[in-house]
Amino acid sequence: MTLGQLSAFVLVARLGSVTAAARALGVSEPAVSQALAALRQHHDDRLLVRTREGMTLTAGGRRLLPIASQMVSLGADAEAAVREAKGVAEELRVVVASTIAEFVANPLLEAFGGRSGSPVEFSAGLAKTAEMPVLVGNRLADAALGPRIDDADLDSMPIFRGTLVAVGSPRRHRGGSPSAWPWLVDPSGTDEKSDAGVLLRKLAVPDERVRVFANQTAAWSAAASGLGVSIAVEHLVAPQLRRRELVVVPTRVTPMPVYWHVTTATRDRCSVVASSLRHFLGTPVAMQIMRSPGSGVPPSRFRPPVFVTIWS
Amino acid sequence: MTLGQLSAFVLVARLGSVTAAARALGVSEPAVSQALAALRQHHDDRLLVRTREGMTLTAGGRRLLPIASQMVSLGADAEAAVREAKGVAEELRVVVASTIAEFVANPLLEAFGGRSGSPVEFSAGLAKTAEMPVLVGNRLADAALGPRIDDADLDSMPIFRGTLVAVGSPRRHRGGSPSAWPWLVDPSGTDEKSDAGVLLRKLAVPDERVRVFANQTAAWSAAASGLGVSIAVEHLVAPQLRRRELVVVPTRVTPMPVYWHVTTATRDRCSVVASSLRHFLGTPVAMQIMRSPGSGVPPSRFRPPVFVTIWS
DNA sequence: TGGTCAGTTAAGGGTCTGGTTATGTAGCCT
DNA sequence: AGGCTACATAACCAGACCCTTAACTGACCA
Repeated sequence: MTLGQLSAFVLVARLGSVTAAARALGVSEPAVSQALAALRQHHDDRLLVRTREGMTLTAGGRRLLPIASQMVSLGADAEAAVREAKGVAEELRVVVASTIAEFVANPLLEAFGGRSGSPVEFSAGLAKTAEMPVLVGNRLADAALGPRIDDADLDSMPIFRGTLVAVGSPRRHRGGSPSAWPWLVDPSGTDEKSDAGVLLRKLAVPDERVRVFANQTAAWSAAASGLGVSIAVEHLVAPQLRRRELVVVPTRVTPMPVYWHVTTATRDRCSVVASSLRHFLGTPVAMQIMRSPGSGVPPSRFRPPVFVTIWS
Repeated sequence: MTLGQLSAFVLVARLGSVTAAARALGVSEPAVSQALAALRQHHDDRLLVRTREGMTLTAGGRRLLPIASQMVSLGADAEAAVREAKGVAEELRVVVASTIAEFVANPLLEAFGGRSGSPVEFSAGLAKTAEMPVLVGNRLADAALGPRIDDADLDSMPIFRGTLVAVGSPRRHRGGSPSAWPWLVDPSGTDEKSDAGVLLRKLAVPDERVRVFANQTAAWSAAASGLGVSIAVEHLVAPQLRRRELVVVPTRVTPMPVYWHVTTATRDRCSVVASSLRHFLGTPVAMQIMRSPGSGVPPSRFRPPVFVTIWS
């Protein structure tokens, strides 16, 4: 029974899927499956069984989960505690929705690092909305940037209000139902609970009409060439609109207000640096950065899906 | 950072010595030293430094200790939780003072196993008095049988009152100060806080007058042949006294009352089976067994110094 | 019936863990 | 200075961990 195995178990239990857990951990899916197998053998209990609702807990798994979760959490605490005693750079692990990652996460976090009194080391990773509460709740991440998250153990604070619009080529006017248009989106389009996902669902766009691009810039450029319609937070796409590469395409549900949130553990179990980040994100400086960010750093600047495992 | 390393760290910190921790874990001393080295490297902090009072904590170590201790404890909980859900034999890890181990521990635990409703699996190990609170407090053991232990987190209950006497050959009458006699003792004679250790100290017996035997039976038999004086709980040595192989030798401090105690974690953090053992030890059945136990099972029936590590 | 999706199992390999014995080294005592 | 004690380190080794890719199984669906 190792901490790595426990952490895989917790993630599978919480996300209800081996695949999801593997992606959240940034490893292949058999890796998680094997960690689980080792834990199963050790305890001589299946712990999690496949059902139609996903992986569900056995009686033994149900008992193990809260304990395992606490151990994983304590593992993070242990790192932080010693590190803090040495007065050495704090580590801040942030998960970010892909949309935010592309434009504002880097300048935002760098600004925070520069203004924070003590040195801070970042590691950021992309995550789907559904993963965020699990990762933050289990201390696999210190903070999440993305949509609002409702969870008793977590504290979600709005940090920005933007407007989501549909954009398309100025030379190609679309008619008919938006659900029949080709939609060109970044990976968050496949995330049901992301802003883009919500928008697509509101318009009842079927999956086969959606083409996923590596990032928003790529999707916009494809839209500009007339391949279809894309989704954008208005002020982020402003340069392209100003240059008339793209125009706003009105729909039944756009412009749609969106809110970015920062989510951390509740105050009492939140690391100092995380709560300091939360505070920073409420300041005008942060607001200013979100309003006029740099132009599209590709998400590959971030670590693959999520940070490294915490313990070697 | 593995649970094994953390558990070594906790034990060294609490016992103040690598050697003691190694003995408590039943491994060689470099094994513990290396676990510590790995943890030090991982955290880039010495954690524990040598001082004249033993191994003392650095600032980082002081922060790590409570967290590590809790993780180790949770590790034990995790095992127990899954096991319990399966309705499978509970495991009860007991540490025993060597004096008790030799005569009463086995019949006592076997009787408990037979009367306990659910099946129980034992693993017992010898421990010095100083190790007991550390082992039980950190959930490396569920219960300890030995002298009274004063510790805020532990619950020590008297289970037996006996009388400690000095015994020697009937053919060899000793005169002069007892501190000049040759004393033949079992390993607990080297444990300052054991009953035998206390007795020897009260009589101001210097170390060079003490010869340690593998167990009490061996020490008594040596005393019977006139090599010196031994120590015994009166009713345990009754057969030898009845056969006139040994006679009681009066001293300034004997007969001396001794109390055996069972020590567990305080009720709220104590496993069900441990608290059930504590209850059993207060019953007349247990009392009866302690009063007339079997005749000297050698301690080798127990696992070497202490049980196996809990996690593979 | 065949295809797809999700989880499991198999095989292989690099790294870490955790144990041993033997040897070094720092501090303390006589 | 010499010796003792106790911790640290070296060298070695078996086994566990943890990752990968590839192939297998079972459920579900057209």
